[in-house]
Amino acid sequence: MSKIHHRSLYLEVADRVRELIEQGDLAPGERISEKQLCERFGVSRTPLREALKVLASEGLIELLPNRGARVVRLTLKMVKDTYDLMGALEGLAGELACQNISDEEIKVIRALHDEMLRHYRDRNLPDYFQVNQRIHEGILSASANEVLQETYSNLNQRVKRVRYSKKMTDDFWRKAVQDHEHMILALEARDGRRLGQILRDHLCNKLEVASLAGVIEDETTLDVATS
Amino acid sequence: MSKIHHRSLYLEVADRVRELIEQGDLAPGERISEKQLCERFGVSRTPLREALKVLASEGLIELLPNRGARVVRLTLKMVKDTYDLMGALEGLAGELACQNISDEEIKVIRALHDEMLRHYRDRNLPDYFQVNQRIHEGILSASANEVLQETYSNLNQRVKRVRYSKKMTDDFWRKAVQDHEHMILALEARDGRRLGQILRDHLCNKLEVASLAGVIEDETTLDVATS
DNA sequence: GAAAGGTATTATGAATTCAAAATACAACCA
DNA sequence: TGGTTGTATTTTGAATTCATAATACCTTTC
Repeated sequence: MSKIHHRSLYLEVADRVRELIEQGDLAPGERISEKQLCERFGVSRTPLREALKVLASEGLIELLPNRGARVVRLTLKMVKDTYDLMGALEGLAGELACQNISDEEIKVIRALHDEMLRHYRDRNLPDYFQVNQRIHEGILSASANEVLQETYSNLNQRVKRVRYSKKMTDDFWRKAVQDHEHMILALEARDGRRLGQILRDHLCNKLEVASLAGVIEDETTLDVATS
Repeated sequence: MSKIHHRSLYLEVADRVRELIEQGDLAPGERISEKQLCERFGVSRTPLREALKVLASEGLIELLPNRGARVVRLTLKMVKDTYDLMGALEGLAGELACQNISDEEIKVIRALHDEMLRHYRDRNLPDYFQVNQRIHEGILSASANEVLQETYSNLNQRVKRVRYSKKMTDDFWRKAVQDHEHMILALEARDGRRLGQILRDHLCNKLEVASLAGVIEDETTLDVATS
């Protein structure tokens, strides 16, 4: 029997705005009008503004005093920095996972891995991405470190738009799958150090795609926040 | 000529509440009364509540729907997890710092290091802590990764109460200074890998003190959030 | 005397209102 | 015509107000 818990309005609103940003309905750098969003969601300004404060502290939007909110524009450097961080976090997750993971959990991840390989052979990119993400989540989860998971999830949220961009060169894809091949082996051998190293490099590689995809603007293009 | 920028009230309030938590004026697990704080700061509930939302997303307090806010109680596991994370982040910072740091910056850190040694010899714990922190900040800063700095700073904030607790065994202190001796050498040699490893272990050690100090309660004591 | 139920009080959630800053626009002047 | 100043409008910042959920307390009943 699950508790009835009325989620606060501001949380609901924050989720919705997050979606809008993730989907690109709110473009980077775009000014966010409070009135407009209030009407869109059918709520008053109070919960909306509370939601905006939360999103700002998550790094998704920036609040300019007396001038409203705007979606953060990702610079190349910001994304690079974030990837470095996520690499370090995935590395730690891998090490911890090898210490804590059960045989059962390994089997689950192995199953996901094999499923991902099938999607790769079928050239089914959407499903590949989905399963791929679940593998990484599985490792994070096996680390049994909630603070780590939460932190990673926040960073991931920030760069999601870029990360799962549609472009994917065939060459990179092959390389990513190869990484995963090594990963599952290291995991099954419970070789934390090696798994950590692979995960670190794995994420770093992804940056290449991102920058190639041209989704990110160069850091020279704009640095709104530095005014 | 510096711009006149009127900081928003909610930011001011958030800072003040952060201080209260850090100083222990608001005890862990203590219920935060909105009215009380409003009167204390002389502001209305609106900016206060916005500040509370921010602090909640920073992980300092937790908001129970219709039941107000309370200061997060640190469990031993939470602190352990956070230390693991901070270790990974400091490690990354060390590696990046070795890539980016200028000779000038190294000299500054060396000077701080020597100053810290003097405080150690004088058994001046407060000043030791202060300079020690500035060294770590220097390395973080030399990493030239703002996302990393921001993330680290947030995690640090959460465990500050514990971390800079008054207790400090003589044995641990000696060991910490020894770590720093190795650190400065690795930094001057620009040996990123080694510096990273040292920083990681360095932080891990600190956990011993924290748990010894008995400031943290065991995870069995309470897990309020898991209701 | 203890437990259950109901009422009063208090605290929080959210909308509305008021104030102040920023923006848009028009009039005026060089 | 171009630029500047002043006014009107819009938008944000913060206080107040209203509604609702939670808590405390009192009464009633067994």
